[in-house]
Amino acid sequence: MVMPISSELKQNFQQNLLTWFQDQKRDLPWRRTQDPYQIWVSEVMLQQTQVDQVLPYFYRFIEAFPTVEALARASLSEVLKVWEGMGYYARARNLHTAARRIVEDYGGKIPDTFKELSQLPGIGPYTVRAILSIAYNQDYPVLDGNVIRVLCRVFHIDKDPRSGGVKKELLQLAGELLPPGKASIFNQALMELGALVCRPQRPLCLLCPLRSLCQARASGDPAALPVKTPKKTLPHYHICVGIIWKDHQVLIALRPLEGLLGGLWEFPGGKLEEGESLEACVVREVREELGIEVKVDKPFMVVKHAYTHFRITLHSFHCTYLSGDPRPLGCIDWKWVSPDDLPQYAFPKGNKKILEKLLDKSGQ
DNA sequence: AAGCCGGGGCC
DNA sequence: GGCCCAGGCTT
Repeated sequence: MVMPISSELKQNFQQNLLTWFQDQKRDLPWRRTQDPYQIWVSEVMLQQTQVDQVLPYFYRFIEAFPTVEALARASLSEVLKVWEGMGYYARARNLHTAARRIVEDYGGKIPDTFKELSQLPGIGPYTVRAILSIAYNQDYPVLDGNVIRVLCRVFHIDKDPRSGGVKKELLQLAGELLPPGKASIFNQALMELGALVCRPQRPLCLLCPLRSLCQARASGDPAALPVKTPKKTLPHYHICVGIIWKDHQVLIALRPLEGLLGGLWEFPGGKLEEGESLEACVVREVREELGIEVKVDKPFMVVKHAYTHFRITLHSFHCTYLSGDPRPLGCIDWKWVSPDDLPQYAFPKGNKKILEKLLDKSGQ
């Protein structure tokens, strides 16, 4: 257990942090509203995604779906299209499902209890506390990557914060530091400090309002905390896909809802096997995924892309449809579309680059 | 507890 | 190419 905090330390911590936040906080759209719906959307978008990357998506999303009712009325494909490019697409799926449940079960009001919020898909231990504290100002501490980093440094906790026991300890610590009645601003301040000053690498200790009481700074190497976990090198795969033409239309396939890139459209293809040529891979994968025969005409472009657990080199080829009726064997749907209509569908980033070059060329 | 799930920015 | 990130879900 963490040593009890003296009331003097606690007051210094709170006062220094809140004063700094008042002065230095960023002007963010979800800080200009008290609408629990918008705060919920922002918190889901901010899961594993940094503020600068979220901003354009947040504006776009709120414009498309201004209320939980609007989101509930929308189709999943519409929601995915707005989410396209932000990654972790299960978040969009869960947000959509939860919106429908909120309208159905709670008359469109975002729940304000721990129990009700926790039961909604996509709302885990962090997000439930973030919504309750930030939107409803209830006295719940939050524990995200920023808070973990700040607390591990200030209190020099050199145990692995990914373990359940240490997380529990950190959450209790955050709860003790939280000034009653100020959870909304305090939690945002703690996370803002982690994002702007107490950064993972090269923390800006000279600008930190907690520098005088930070044990990691006193020890000389604050960047060494929290302890890092060794990472494995990512495997590298070659993926071959076909841009399959028939009568000036191309064939796209819909990925299964669960799993990687669930619910997104793609050019048919798959992983290159040992000793296989790129062209043979396209023919085989298209046959396995859709049950049709194609002829490979010429290479189109190569895209490199990194996912969480592997890297890919994406090889795309112009192909000509030969025979067979498409069937959803390795996908859940397929469609012949005019190139001009491709932007209506949500694609993963790698496919998007292919699509953009395709439209770029045909537009000239 | 560990693996899966995107993408961008940084060095 | 490795590393970091305003986590949640599944097994």
